[in-house]
Amino acid sequence: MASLTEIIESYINELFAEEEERDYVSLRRKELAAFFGCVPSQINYVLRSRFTPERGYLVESQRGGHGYIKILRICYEMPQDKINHIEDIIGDSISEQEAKSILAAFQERGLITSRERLLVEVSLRFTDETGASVFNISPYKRNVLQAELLKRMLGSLALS
Amino acid sequence: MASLTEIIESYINELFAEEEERDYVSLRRKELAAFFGCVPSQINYVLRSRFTPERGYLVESQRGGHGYIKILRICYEMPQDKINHIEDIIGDSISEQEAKSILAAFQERGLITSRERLLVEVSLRFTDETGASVFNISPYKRNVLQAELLKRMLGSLALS
DNA sequence: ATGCATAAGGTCAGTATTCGTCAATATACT
DNA sequence: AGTATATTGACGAATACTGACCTTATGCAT
Repeated sequence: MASLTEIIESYINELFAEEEERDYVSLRRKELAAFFGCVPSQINYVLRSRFTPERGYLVESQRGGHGYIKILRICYEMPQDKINHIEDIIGDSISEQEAKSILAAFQERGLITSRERLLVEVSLRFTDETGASVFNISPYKRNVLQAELLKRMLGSLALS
Repeated sequence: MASLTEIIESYINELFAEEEERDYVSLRRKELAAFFGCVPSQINYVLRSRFTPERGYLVESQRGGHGYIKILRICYEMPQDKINHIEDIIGDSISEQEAKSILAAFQERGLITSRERLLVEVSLRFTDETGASVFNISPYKRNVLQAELLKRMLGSLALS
């Protein structure tokens, strides 16, 4: 049932979990691929789709002899860093699906609770619905409004 | 006479009921549609109209290989008298000051956290501001919108 | 120093799946 | 009859995975 991508993802998560306070793990692409019996580029796919800035990770790598892949957990020095990061990942316009996946990732990271997530979704939905049916706003403009609202809501929590 | 939507809704509710404490249900859209002999998009309709954040549910989904739909129950549905009570308190129109004092009272009673209160205030403010500056809505109409949003947000939390 | 062999990792496009959206149509409820 | 809700289906978009081909680093031999 679980996809190969999910299996590799949780394997990497376990590496992080082995030691609390651990802020990076490094690995060799070819070895990991051999271990899971897949092509090496599958590892890139896992990294690109799971260990993204949106989910709080950065990836560094080096080719050639002694090459490696290093996955780092993003940590914020100051509240402003967190707000900048939020603005980066949301951007100027966002679809409903993108917004939902950001919220899911934030809850996963423990940045918001499930009730907080619920409140954000209710207000995004209300804004979108009202914009469409009462004010006849174009879909694009609605996504701009959603991005603005989402940034404000998550940004306000970053300071508290 | 039960509509197809209602039948599918209760089927999903039964999945939740199978086990107390169950906080999510996961399914495949195509399978469920085949089971009920309808088109897959019917499932989306059921989710959008029944398992909404206003009713305490969140829906996560993923397309592509190993795709899925996951329905999370965040808050148990609130008894109707509680909802009526909240709607009575808020009414059909509400000023920013009234809204704030209701939120303060709710926080005082431990029904919402300070972060939840912040989220509500930020989104009310955004709605009001956008309504005024972008859509030139009258102050009265803005208070109507605020009341509606506030009712939905507080209603979603199943306050006891 | 130079150059080449070797040893990493990266990218991209193709294929198969699976879900979402939207507009048109049908049904049910005042 | 008119509005709100329900249903359908065509089309589009996102995800998972593979394999062929590309790029970059190391280090040894000259």
